[in-house]
Amino acid sequence: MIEIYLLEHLRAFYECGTLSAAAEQLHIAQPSVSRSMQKLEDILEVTLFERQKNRIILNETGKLAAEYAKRILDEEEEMKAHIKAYDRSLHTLTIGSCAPGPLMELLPTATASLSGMTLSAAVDTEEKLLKGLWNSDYGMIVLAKPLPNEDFICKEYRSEQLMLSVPPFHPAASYKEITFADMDGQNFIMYAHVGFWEDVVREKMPHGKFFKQEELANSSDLPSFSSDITLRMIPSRRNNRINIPFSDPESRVTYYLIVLAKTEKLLRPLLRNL
Amino acid sequence: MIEIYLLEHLRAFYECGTLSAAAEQLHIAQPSVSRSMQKLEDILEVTLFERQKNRIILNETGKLAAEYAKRILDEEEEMKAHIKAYDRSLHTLTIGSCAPGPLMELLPTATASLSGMTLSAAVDTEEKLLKGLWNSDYGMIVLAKPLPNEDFICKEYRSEQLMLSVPPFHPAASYKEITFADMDGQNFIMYAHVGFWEDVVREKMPHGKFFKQEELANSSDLPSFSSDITLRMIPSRRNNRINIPFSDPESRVTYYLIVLAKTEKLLRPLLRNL
DNA sequence: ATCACTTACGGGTGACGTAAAAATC
DNA sequence: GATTTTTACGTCACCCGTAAGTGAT
Repeated sequence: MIEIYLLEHLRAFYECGTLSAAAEQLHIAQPSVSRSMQKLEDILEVTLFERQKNRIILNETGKLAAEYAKRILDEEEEMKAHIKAYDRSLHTLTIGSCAPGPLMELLPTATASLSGMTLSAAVDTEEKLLKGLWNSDYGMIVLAKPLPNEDFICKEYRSEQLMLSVPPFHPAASYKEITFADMDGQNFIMYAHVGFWEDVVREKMPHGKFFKQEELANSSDLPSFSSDITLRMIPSRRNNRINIPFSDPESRVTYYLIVLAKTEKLLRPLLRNL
Repeated sequence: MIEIYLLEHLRAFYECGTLSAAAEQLHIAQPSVSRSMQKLEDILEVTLFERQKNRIILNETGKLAAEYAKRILDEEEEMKAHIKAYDRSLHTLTIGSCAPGPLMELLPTATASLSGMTLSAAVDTEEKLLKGLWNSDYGMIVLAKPLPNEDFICKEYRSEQLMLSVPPFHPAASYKEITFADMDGQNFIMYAHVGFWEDVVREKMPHGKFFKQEELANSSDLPSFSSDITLRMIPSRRNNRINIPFSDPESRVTYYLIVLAKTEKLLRPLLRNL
């Protein structure tokens, strides 16, 4: 059998043109490459090189052999990459959600329930979430509505109440509740990755101006948004802020966890623990 | 890198199901296979097996790896086979001819002119000869007519005169020449591999009966065929036989050597020596 | 007891490095 | 003199085999 190292040496020589250059590329001594080339000819019982006194070049057969070497080595690389990727996919659950809130509560629970698994989470659009669930980019998705379909397992998770977050001196700070209409036309700070909430507030407050910021922080006196979930999971967000629930029905949603029926077995420990 | 022997061990285990059986198939001791499987997991940094106390089975990742192993090993086999075949083809000239006569004279010359090359010869139909010349099944062909085409090099070789071969007591033995019409309707022994000559005699003597024999020998008192070439190359065919040339124009042909223009360089030493 | 796998230890093949020689530029 | 290839020789890695141990049937 032709061992892999021989193919590597041949490929290196093919790419470099001289044994010395090949040896350098391979980080080995040059006589090793010389021997390997001889050994290849020995094994194949074929002349692969035209040898002059101090020069050695691949003949046609040698070039063919080098092309094969490349192909086989590439295939071996592919093998390693694919196997690692596949193994990783078996040990990774990627959860996609239409909003960050449910992920905040889901991830700690999931980490505990699926010991040994790597968790990965992302906020995405409903369309991409569904597509990703089908093509296994996502192992579980979180939508703001149920999905009655026998291909899925759909389990009600929990609800989220959108709130307005204002500094204490803001005119609305004393309200017990507030409507989108009350705030329409004003300026807001909005966390960049709020998922579908962005659609909701833009639709209900079409005259509002929304300034996006990457970090989730109270860095401005402008009103911003929070929710019962974010306040529970990140208590610091209450600091120096008054959080007033919206009263519009669109400000409260119920989330549903959705997994493919065929992967339900794998995720049962998680679904049971919620 | 994953050396080939590891892939072989994995494939054997995949095919056999147990380490012991794999070891037997590989003609090595069983602990070696055990170590190889561990080493594969080491290299890939992936779990390939589910291990019970005295049982080891491939998991999903392991099966994927085994499939890759098979593919790579198959490809390596293919590499070896193709390279040897290609090398062989570079050192082999296969000459196809429409009749055996020209090969008799050509082969000795060719052997001398193309030292180091292996010669191979075959009698074939014109159609297959031309196809074979294109697809490199033949490196050179011999036809009974020129082939004026710029893709080919066509060189007149020599002529062959068909003769009737009869025992001394045959009625025709005293003729100085003879026609196909004279002999039509009689029985003949015909060597099986005469190429286009069979078509000629069958067409010119439609009422003749031709008995084929595999060996080129005078084993019967029936008339048979010979030619100036066969008599020159195989003098023993004169023994106890009278050879009478046919006078019909179809009984004399001129042969042409034809090679692809692009391979002419390789065959120049041969073409020059004729 | 037999079978299957793993671990431990020793041996031999062979891949690599160093050194040196031959040949070319 | 610098570069390139080949040959020679010593070393060390590592693949394999043997032997022993554990657990299951």
